Amino acid sequence: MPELPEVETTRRGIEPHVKGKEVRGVTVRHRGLRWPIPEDLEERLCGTRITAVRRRGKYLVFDTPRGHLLVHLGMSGSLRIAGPNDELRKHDHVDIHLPGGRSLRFHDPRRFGCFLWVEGEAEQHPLLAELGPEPLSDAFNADYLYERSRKRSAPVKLFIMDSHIVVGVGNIYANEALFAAGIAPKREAGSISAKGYAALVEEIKKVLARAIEVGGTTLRDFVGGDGKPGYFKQSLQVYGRGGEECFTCGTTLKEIRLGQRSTVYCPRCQR
DNA sequence: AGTGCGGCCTGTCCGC
DNA sequence: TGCGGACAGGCCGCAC
Repeated sequence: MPELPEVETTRRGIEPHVKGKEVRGVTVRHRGLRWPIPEDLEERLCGTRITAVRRRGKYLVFDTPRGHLLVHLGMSGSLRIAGPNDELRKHDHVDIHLPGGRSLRFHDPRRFGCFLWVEGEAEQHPLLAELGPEPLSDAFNADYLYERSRKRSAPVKLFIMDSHIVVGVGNIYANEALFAAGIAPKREAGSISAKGYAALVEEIKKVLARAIEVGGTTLRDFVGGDGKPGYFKQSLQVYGRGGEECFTCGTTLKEIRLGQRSTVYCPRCQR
């Protein structure tokens, strides 16, 4: 499941092969993503040049002089650079053909991803317009999070996973950051102190930055190979460890569900 | 406005 | 061994 670090790793991996390149053709094999791929995507893209590959939250934005391609990887999507001899696999739904026989290939078994076309300012697209700040930017800080959380009764874990509050904090990192900050995931967002949010902001930034660093070491995987983001699972403290012992205090980690998502925490370390 | 839930999908795992 | 069902997950869109 691509979290923000994997999307950023993907962006960095494909950028050198895509930026400044002319689109020679587009093959769409399955239009049925989260929203149907627009019927005219091929003609919009064909013959134009990709001038930049940007990321906003977990969205990738491919800039062209005609407009922007907006891509989300959903939870099983991936992008890689395929060579002319790379075999087509099941669920390879889209190829954007590039010079030299290569293509940018989209693979997504569960089809929760999206491929959309935006004209005008990409940031004005409804999917991007209301997003919260980037977690690694200065705009995402303790004051901001504290202010936004006042009078919020939702569990703090769901609050920080709300992309309108801050983008890119997926389930894994929400669990990990809350553990590192010593905050119980079901606490009401509005009940947490400024100090608590200072710790939480720091841990969110730390865990995301570290994962991006790790991902950055294996970018070669984006050309050929299986195209999986090079990011490997850092040592997770709580996620996926329900019922096991807390590494810090030995207490049995609790697993509950919040917003239909698996939530693991240490009842002793997190208050 | 904030909150909470349904739905979109398929691969994997579990129990029978 | 085969089969059905639960589960995983991001996140929109809706109902309250």
